[in-house]
Amino acid sequence: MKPNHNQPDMNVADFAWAFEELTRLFIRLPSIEKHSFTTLSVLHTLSRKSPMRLTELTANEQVTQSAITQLVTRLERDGLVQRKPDPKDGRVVQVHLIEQGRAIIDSRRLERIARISALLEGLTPEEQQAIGLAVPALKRLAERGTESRP
Amino acid sequence: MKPNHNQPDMNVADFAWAFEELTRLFIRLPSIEKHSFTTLSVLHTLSRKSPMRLTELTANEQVTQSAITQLVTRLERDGLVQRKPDPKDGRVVQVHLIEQGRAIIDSRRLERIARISALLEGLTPEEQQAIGLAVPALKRLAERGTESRP
DNA sequence: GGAATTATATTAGTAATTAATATAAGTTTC
DNA sequence: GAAACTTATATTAATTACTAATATAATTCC
Repeated sequence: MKPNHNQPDMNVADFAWAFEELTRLFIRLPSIEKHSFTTLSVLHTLSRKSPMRLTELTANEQVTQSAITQLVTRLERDGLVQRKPDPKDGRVVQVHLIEQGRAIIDSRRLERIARISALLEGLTPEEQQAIGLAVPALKRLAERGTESRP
Repeated sequence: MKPNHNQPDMNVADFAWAFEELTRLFIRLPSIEKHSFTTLSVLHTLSRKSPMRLTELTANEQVTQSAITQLVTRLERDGLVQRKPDPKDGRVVQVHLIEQGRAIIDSRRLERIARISALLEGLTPEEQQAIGLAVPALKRLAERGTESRP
């Protein structure tokens, strides 16, 4: 909480606030198909890395391993993912994201990009430029957060 | 989807990506007390405006009015909110966020600020400055999104 | 004053989640 | 190389969260 180089602390709170509000806008994007929050989260996780074993998925989401087993069972029944055994380790089940599952994540991603674009158009060119210049730093910030996760 | 002034489209996708990744980092912040996603969302909504009537809350969250009635009942039982009748309109119930409920949101907010601070410290001064300069524009972006919601 | 509307509550059924336990494959140790 | 331990997934039973449909009651609008 100590001041951070020459950036006053106030900025962090404002940044967090903006982030919080934007999150609210996108988290509950109404989809045509209804999926629970955890379902979407698992699909999203798999969209970043597939296949993954159940244990990895369990570690990523804040639910029990049993919930993941059942969720993957439902996802497999609905044709969004596919279970495959690991030839190296007979205990392991690899969960693969397949086409129909990936389509769900992709469409939500496009929807999100479209809404951000619409919001950006309402800003002044200077504001747009300020955000544009910050994007590489924001990417780095996000990458750091992702990596630092155990 | 057409190019937007002199900012190439690529930026929007990158911005959305960074945003998406950062969201993942914070959405599942493990709390000491366990509350469902919708519970936290309702508390957060109330932290921005309290009191609110059930109908308003229903419109904000993507759940049914029945779910809100039941959720508010649980929140009231747990001492996080308080129902009060509206003297002007006998049909209305005003839901007030009270101390213990506000504390939950405040503590999560502080946790979020602390984590963002920690991430920012890993960036170069130039990157930090780029984000700092974009914060006012990000705030405006978030405000626009908030207002434009019905 | 009766009809339509608005705001909340109730009920009954379904889906999602957890805690606890089971099964089975791998690893280690002596 | 077998007993003890650890790791990975599955199963079961109970609980919680959610929806759809319907009820109740106050308000508004001719």
